[in-house]
Amino acid sequence: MTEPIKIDKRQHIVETAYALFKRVGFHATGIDRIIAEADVAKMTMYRHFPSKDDLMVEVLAYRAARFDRQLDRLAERAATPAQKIGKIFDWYGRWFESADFHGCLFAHALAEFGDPAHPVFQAAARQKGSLKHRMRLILEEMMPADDADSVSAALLMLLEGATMIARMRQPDAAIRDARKAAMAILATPERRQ
Amino acid sequence: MTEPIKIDKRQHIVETAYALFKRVGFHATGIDRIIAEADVAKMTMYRHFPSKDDLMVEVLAYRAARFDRQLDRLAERAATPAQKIGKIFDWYGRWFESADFHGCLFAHALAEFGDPAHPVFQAAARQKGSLKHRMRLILEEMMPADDADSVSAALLMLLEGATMIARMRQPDAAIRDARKAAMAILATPERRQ
DNA sequence: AATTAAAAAGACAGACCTGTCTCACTACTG
DNA sequence: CAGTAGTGAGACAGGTCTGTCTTTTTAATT
Repeated sequence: MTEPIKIDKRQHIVETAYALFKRVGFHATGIDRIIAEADVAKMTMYRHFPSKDDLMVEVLAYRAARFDRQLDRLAERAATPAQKIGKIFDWYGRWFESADFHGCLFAHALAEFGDPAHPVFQAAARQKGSLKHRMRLILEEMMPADDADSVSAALLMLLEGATMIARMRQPDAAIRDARKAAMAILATPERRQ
Repeated sequence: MTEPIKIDKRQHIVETAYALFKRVGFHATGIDRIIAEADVAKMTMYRHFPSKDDLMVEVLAYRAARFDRQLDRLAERAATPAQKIGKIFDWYGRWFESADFHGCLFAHALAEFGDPAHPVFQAAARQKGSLKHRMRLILEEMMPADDADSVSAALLMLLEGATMIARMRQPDAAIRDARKAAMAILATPERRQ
């Protein structure tokens, strides 16, 4: 019956805010609701995070780190570059089908905070850059660096577009079509002009 | 020095709201700011639109109609299906470079209103479905219907992903990489399995 | 056991939110 | 000229927002 004696309040707030931002949105989620669902005093939150902006940035950083860790683990179990890319698409496919899939938090952050100077915009943009960089490194094992850059951009577009479409209908078709397109892109030798 | 004697207040409100939603966001734009920038009384707005939700839906419908008209006109000047698709990518390329490019309003609407039952979500989803449908019809002139469906989904993903990436950096690279990927997809014969 | 840091609980400020209402004014129409 | 619909201007209600502050209670450490 006893609650866990020692819990990290700060982390608990981040995770509660994460769930709310994901389901409800950034602007639409108020501080009062975060502290209510986290069952935490308002001052506890404001001691850890000087402002809502800081909390949002922290939530995005936390989520980005978790995402990176998961993809790192998946990459370990893949031998070839093509398999590594395939594993990433696998991850997205499972994500789309998961019970509480609500689209990409980073994409939503970019949508809600249009100012490129805003820390939330920058935190979200960092994650997108990081994912593209990850794929570029993989692709450089199988093609020239210039091609890897442009192909990694295309794969990122497919994944982002598929994530949006998966929210509207047929997540299974979305990842299937994205994967098929990715295969076509990877199979097409780049033609320098 | 005289102002235009007769202007359509309703349309003027829609266009002012459109500019604000695009630059600032939906939740972040208040009614007070809309009527201030439109230079209109609050009751004038509420007579035309019973609620902010209605206004947002109207803005999205207005913008979707304008988008469709532009693509219709572009399609007229293209002979082959491949050229028609190319014209669509051209349009996106010019849009990315335009002075007040702030990303896709419909994508932002989907991001801010996560509930699929919300009228704003539905209005935005309609536009995405319509764009996919447009491309599918074009593709059916050059491939079987099943393939056209999956390829049109992939092209939509590329355009959506490119739009997001263009907001973060190098809009010219974004459309170039998207177009290159689209060419690869179109050039790859679909393999039925 | 005494000290210190963290947290709970909630009042509070000041701003902003959507939406309603009133009243005066304008412009057009029959 | 009379009537009517649309509009401007702004007060107002009731709620929510972020962020601050105080006071009391709890928990960990020395």
